[in-house]
Amino acid sequence: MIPTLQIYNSLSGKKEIFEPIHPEHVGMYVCGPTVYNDVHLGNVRSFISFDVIFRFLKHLGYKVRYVRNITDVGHLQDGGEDKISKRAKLERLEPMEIVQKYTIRFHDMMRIFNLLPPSIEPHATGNILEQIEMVRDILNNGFAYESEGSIYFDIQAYLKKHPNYGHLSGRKVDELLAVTRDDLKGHSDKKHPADFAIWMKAEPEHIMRWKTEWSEGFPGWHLECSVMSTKYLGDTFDIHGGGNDLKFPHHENEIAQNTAACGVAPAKYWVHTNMLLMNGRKMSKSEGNTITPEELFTGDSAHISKAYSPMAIRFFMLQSHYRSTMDISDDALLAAEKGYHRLMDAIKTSNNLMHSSVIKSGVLDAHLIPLIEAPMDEMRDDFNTPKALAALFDLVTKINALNTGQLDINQVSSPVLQRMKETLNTFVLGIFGLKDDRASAGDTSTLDGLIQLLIQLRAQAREDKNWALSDRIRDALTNLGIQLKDGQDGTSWTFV
RNA sequence: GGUCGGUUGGCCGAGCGGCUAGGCAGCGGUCUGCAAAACCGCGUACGCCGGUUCGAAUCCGGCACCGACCUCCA
Repeated sequence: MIPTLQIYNSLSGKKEIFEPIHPEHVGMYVCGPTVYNDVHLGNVRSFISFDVIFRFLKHLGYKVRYVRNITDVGHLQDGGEDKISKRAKLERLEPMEIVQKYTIRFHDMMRIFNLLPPSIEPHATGNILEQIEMVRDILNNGFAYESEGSIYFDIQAYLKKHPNYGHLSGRKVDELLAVTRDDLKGHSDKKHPADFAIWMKAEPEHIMRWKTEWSEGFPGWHLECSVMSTKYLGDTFDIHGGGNDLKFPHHENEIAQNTAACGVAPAKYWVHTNMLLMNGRKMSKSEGNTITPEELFTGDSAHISKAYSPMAIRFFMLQSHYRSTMDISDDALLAAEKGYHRLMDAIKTSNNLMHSSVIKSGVLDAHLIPLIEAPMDEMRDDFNTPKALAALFDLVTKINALNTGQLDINQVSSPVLQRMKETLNTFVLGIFGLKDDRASAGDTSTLDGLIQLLIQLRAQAREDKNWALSDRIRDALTNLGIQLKDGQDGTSWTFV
C-alpha cells in the first residue's frame, strides 16, 4: 500500500490527494532546456526540485516514468528567429553542433548536481514526424488554419468548444487580446493576435527544415512538448512540471493543442516551481545581477566571497519550498554550507553508532519514533523539503548526543537505532540526492591511514604534555582543511 | 497599464487563526591542557494603517515596497 501524498495542483490552485491514473505507476513530464546556451542557475533549481520529486515518488513505491525533453529546434525569440539558429551563426557552427555542445554541457551540469537522469529524454528533432501528425490532427479537427505556409492554432475556433482556455494561467482571452493587439505587426498572416504557430515556414536561410504538404519548415515550440509528453506517457498522464514562467503561454497552449488533437487535456496535475532571486532581485544579465554555476564552483564572482561545492548549493536550494521564491546570497550560501557539513557529518556518526548487544526496548524510543517518522510526513505534504530537513536536524541532534554519550545509547532499542540510521541515510542521500563532496580529491583510505598516524603521534605528545607539538600537528592539519575533533573516546577527523 | 504572488528576528527560510520550525551568526554554560566539535540553555520576528475574533504573523480592507506573468525565459 503506497502512502498518501498531497500535491499542489496549479490547475485547481490547491493541494489535492495524489491519485495516479494507473495504480502504482506515475507518468511525469518536465519541460527540459533549450540547448542554445548554458543552463541558468534558476533552471538548475527547478530541475533539482523535480529530481527530488522523482526520487520521492520512487521511494513511496511508485514505478515512475520521468520524461524530460531537449528542445533543439523551434524555440523562437523576438523577431521570430530560432534561438539555436541564431546561436549557430554567432558561434559559426552548424545548429546541430550547437545542440550537441550545449546538450553535453547540460548533462555534465546535471551530473555535477547529482540529478538522476530521466527515464526518457527525447529530442524535438527526433520526433518531427509525430509533430507533423499532430499538426494534421489539429487542422482536421478544425482548430488551426494555414497562412502563407505556416499553420496557426485558431484560438477563436478553439474557444467556441473549449471556453476554459486560459484556466491554468488564470487569464481571460479578452485581456490577452488587449495586450497583444499592437503585436500584430510582425505576424500579419495571423487571423487573430492570440493565435500561435504550430508549424513555421522556414525562411530560405533557415537550415533546420522539414518537408510537409504546407511548406518546408519546422514545428512550433509549444507543439513539441504536446507531442513528446503524450507519445511517451499516453494521451493523459499524471504530472506535468516546469517553471512557473512557463504557465503562459507554453503550458496553456500545450493543453489547447492536446485537447484540439485528441479531445483530452494531457496532465492531471500541473506542478510549477518558483523563481530564484539573487540579493533580493531577479537575476538579470543586463543589470549584472547574475551568477553561473561555474562561478559558484570557482568563487570567481563579485557576488560571493568563496567557492561553493555543488552539494552545498543543492542543500541550500532544498532549504526552501519549491513553490516559494528563493534568494541566493553569499551569507545564505555560507550558512547553508555549514548546515550541509553538519548534516553529512551526522550521517557518518550515525553509521558508526553500535550497540554492544541487542537491546529490545528503550525508554528513549517513544521520544525518538516521532522524529523518525516526521521527514516522511513532511514530504508527503506537497514535497515540503524545508520542513523535512528541519525534522532531520532534530534527528541529527539526537545522533550527536548518543555519540558523545550525552544520551545513553543503551536506552534506545536496537530496531529504533537502526531506523534512525536508515531515515537519515535514506532521506539525505536517497531522496535529497546529497552526497559528501568534501572527500572527492584522492584516495580516502590512504589519507585516513596517514591522518590516523598523525592522530596517534599527537596523542602521544598530549600524554607527554607536549602541547607545542600536539598543537603544531592540529594547526598544520587545519591549514590543510582537515579538522580534528577530540572526543571522550579518542580523536576523529573531518574535512572542513 | 492588466493579472497573480510575496513582505517573518543579524542572514536564509518554514509556518498560514491559539501549540519551540530548522540552518547560520550572537550570548551563557557543560566537556577539554587550550581550542574546535558536540550537547544544554538564552535572546532578538512576523511591512504600515484599520477591521473581524475571546484570541491574528496567520482571515478581511486600504496603503507602501518587492517580484512574476502578459514578449524569449525554469
